[in-house]
Amino acid sequence: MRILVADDHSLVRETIAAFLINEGFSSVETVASLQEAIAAAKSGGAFDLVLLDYNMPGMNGLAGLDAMCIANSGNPVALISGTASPEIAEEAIAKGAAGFVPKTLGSKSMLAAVRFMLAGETYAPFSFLNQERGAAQTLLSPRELEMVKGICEGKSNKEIARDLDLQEVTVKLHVKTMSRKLAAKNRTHAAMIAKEMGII
Amino acid sequence: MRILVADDHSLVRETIAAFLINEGFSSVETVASLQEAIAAAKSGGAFDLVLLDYNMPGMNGLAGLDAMCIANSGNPVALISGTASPEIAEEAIAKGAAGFVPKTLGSKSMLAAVRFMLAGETYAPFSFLNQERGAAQTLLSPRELEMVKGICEGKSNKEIARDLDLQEVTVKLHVKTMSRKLAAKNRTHAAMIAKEMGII
DNA sequence: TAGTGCCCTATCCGTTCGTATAGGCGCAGA
DNA sequence: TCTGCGCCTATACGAACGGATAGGGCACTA
Repeated sequence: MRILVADDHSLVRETIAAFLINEGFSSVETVASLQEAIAAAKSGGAFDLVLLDYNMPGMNGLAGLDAMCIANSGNPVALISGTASPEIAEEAIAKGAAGFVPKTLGSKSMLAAVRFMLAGETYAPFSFLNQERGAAQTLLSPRELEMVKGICEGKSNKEIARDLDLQEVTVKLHVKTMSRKLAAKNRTHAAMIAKEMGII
Repeated sequence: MRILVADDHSLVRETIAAFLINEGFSSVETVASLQEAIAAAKSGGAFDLVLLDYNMPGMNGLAGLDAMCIANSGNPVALISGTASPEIAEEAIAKGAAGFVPKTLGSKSMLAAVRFMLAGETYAPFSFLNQERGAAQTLLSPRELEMVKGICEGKSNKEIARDLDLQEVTVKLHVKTMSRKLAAKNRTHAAMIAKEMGII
């Protein structure tokens, strides 16, 4: 049972590895970047399970996940993150990830998740997938979510309107109500609050 | 030797605790919030060392650090974080923290840091304190850093000008050059990039 | 059926932002 | 000493934003 832990935070990486070894897993390797992870899978053969940090050099969002899945010859690859949103977790699993392990998960639960994924199952903690969903998605309407996403990318109202095939005034309206809901002073403040809340 | 680990990410919390116990520390307790940490110190007596996550419910920036230092009767309290900037680390140590442990630190280094702080010394990884300092502070001038900070708080150019005792046109100038340097399309985009880089 | 919520559009207004141009000051290095 | 860089200020103009007001459409529900 060869397991690979890829995380640029070496404290996290090594403690997780030490914990897994302590629990009886014989072969646990660690790397600090996506490049190293892919290289390890190619040179040493596919791992039985790869734990991939979502926030890591080279990941480039979920693009790194695809690359790792290929490099690992289709063997299970799971995401692990402390900041990623439920939306990202869902998208990752839709893209073929073996699971999503939030760092808020307890160590016993993590152990269960690792065993689960080693068995070929898909691990998705529903409690996590539905938590902030309430905070953000009941607070902001779907349109308002698209507004704040566009704003975070530095788009102007006109650009957002063009991308969504709307009139600029409509965008202004949504931006105004969205900012109100987030208690933001302006669009920039709203973007920061949204990022802080993990809506993005 | 009683050690307290306070982190809302239970995966991080428990793996660190398990790691410390494995290294011979007999009494390692864990809690998931600042409130619990303070309560534990008040009811069970002061700890020999408290490891406090910077991003945790109730922390409210460095205000939580002060509260914890008082609750722990002046015994060492260290910050631990994966996202906090070198500026925050410096400020924390200036406020009396026993040290700052970035999660990018290796487990062996962390162990050394814990032992160091238990001995009453102050642990500050200089390599960390000077890393991003180069990326952000050589790229942006001091004034430009103040601009992006203000923007992130949702301030208008006029407000920034008033707070820094400048003319609005001057603020505009700095904002423009700052946005250029960050390759941002506008102030909002600049704020997001800055937050992504950890400048804030 | 009336009410409610979300969505889209329109006109109008004042404010703010983004940019350009141009000048002066102080300081450090070639 | 000259040059460059960072900093501050000034004027000016088009673009974008923030907000108010007013309408209509659509879907779901009491």
